[in-house]
Amino acid sequence: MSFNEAFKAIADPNRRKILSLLKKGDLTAGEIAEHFDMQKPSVSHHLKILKQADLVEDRRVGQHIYYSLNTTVFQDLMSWFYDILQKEGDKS
Amino acid sequence: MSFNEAFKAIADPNRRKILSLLKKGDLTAGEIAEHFDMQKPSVSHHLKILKQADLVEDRRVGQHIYYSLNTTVFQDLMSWFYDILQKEGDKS
DNA sequence: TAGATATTTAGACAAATTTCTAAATATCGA
DNA sequence: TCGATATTTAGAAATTTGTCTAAATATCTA
Repeated sequence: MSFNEAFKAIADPNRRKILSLLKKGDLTAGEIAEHFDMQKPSVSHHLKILKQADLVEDRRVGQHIYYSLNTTVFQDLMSWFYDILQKEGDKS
Repeated sequence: MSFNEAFKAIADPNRRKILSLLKKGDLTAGEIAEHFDMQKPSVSHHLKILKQADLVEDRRVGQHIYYSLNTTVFQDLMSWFYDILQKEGDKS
């Protein structure tokens, strides 16, 4: 069910930026927010959407909540691209 | 400029379906519309968005307008995924 | 040129999205 | 337990998106 959700999640440039930041290592919500001009609740909202799409995971450590990439769904998205690019496929 | 536009374009399931249909061969706007429950102007709207994102090209042949995949931008999108998946990258 | 077919454009409208501020929740440290 | 810090939740407002109907444009054929 999160295939479509994931495509929608990565459609937003702020969320793609979050994913790029996490590529380099896990970050807390606050650290992520420092990279944006938005208010923290807005960043939190984007994190929620990424989480619902299974693109990131979160874990609490004391007062902080750490976010990290969950790469498994990326594989599925990549597969869709592969399928489009290789002619003579048969996925509907 | 069409990198973000392309990500937005593929966020819609109807548009992804159009791209999948075109994978098998070029189709006219009317043939594409036959695969959907939407009215033709709505399909035309989706085609316009795909065209603006450089994901498809169109050419008129008599009364018909044929649509075909333009795979060059797909490569760019794929690159973004690759970049996320391989750790230790340095794209911001 | 007139009528038929194929497609797009224009404009309206409802639903979804993005952002904000204010308030709530969770944890830490004294 | 209280106050400070970190983060999310709630709810409102503005913008964007997806769809529709009606009308316009382009091409073909008789």
